[in-house]
Parts: sequence; structure tokens; C-alpha cells
Amino acid sequence: MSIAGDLIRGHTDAIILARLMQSDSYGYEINKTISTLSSGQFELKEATLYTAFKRLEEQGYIASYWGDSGAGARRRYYTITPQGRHTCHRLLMEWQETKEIMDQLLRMGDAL
Amino acid sequence: MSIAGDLIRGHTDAIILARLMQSDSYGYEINKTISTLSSGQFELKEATLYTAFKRLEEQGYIASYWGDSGAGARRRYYTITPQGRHTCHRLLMEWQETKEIMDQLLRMGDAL
DNA sequence: ACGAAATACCTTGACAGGCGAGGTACTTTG
DNA sequence: CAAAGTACCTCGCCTGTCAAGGTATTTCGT
Repeated sequence: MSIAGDLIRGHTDAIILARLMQSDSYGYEINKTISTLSSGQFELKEATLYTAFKRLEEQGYIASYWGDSGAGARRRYYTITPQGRHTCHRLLMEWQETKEIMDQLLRMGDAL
Repeated sequence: MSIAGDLIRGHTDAIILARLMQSDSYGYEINKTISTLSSGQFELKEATLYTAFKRLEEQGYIASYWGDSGAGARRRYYTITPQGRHTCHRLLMEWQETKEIMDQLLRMGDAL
């Protein structure tokens, strides 16, 4: 992992919700996908991931069900709720804003 | 302030160092500058700002001196050290990376 | 057949950063 | 003369990350 988790802090929920916008999935797979999409440069720690799931479910942004996987360990699948979709859109917009503001604030640092 | 502090968390040091790359400055002014550069969309809370100064000084990235302001309250000026410049460059690069990774991770969320 | 590695889940407790709330002291302005 | 602005600082809470530890199953190499 080449970038620190603290740099992503505050965006984990967005990352997870964005994954679930694609399709239902379960913890282990979501983590692998994140790792793949970031070319192995970033991955959520398990503890972080599962705390996030708990938080998101409590807030009603995701719901879970046990998948009946005949083969392999049991999987808890997560699905995004309508509220979750709404929140995801909001978070995506916030990310765009954050990017612009950060670029604005850091731009000058390059000058010298 | 339109964006939450948690979204910036982990980047405060970079923001402050980037400011000090421009010129020596003091807390109050730095905060105003940040507010202005972000069109009022973001500002560091004072507590955050001063803990960051303390942290950065302890790490040797900045140094401070009291400015003799004949008029107005006393000001503690901060200046960036060579190590601080180095760190600033590193943090700027990390920000570029973070942006790319985040965009990669969030892109799919838009598809649906 | 056996042990290691992979799959898959979860919790606890420590730690760090952000920030609300509160405090000090001086100057300007109405 | 009081209020608002400038300018600094600290304490303690809250939240999110994560190292460490645990459980259970399956697959794979030897």
C-alpha cells in the first residue's frame, strides 16, 4: 500500500458505497476490488472495513444478508439502499469539491 | 464552510506547509488566506491550526519567531525549514496520487 | 493425509487528528 | 465605553483507523 489510510480518511464510506452501486458484494471481495482498482496502491484494513459496514448499516445506507455459498466460507452480502444511493451521489459531489479546494490550497506550494 | 473537516483530515499539514512555501506568516493570517483561497468554502478551526503548528515545529518542518508588530496583538511567525520544503514536496506528490486513486475508486459509482 | 495458505468473518483497545468550548490580551471602531 | 476584531493558546471529547487477536471453512502443495 503506497498511500496512507489517513489520506483517505473520511472517504471510506464513499468508496464502499461506490462499490455497492455496481453490485451487491461482500467484505472480502470489496477489499480485493479496491486493491485491484487502485493497482494495489491502497487497501482498507479489515478492521476499518467492518467498522464502516456497521456504521453504514446503522445509518441505513446499506443492508446485509447471508449468501448461501455452497463452497467456501459463509459470506455476508451487502446491498445499497435508496438512501445509500442518494448519499453516494452526495459524497461524489463532495469529493469533486474537495479536490478543487485542495488543488487551490496546494497549488501555490509548487511555485517556489 | 461547505466541506467537512474530515475530508481534509490528513492534509492539514500539507496545506499549512504550502502556505509557508510562499512566505513566512502567522496563524491568524494563514487561516484567512486559506479561507480566501477556498472562496470561504473551507477554513481550519483554530484548535486544529495551532495543534498542527505545534506538531510541525516538533517535527522540524517549521520554525517560529515572535514578530515585533508595533501595532496590534503580538504575532508568532512561522517559517518553513529545508526539511519542511522537502516534506511539502512529498505531500504534494502524495496528494496527486491520492486524487488519482480516489477517482479510480469512485468513478464506477457514477455509472449507475 | 497433513499442514499451510487462502477465504471469510468479527472484536477489542490504543492512538491520532479535528474541533467545540473556553481562556487571555490588546486594538480599533461605533 | 462597549463591542468587535486581531491574535494567541489549551483541555477534553469524539470519531475513524488499524494492529492484534480470534473463529471457521476450504483448497492446494507435497
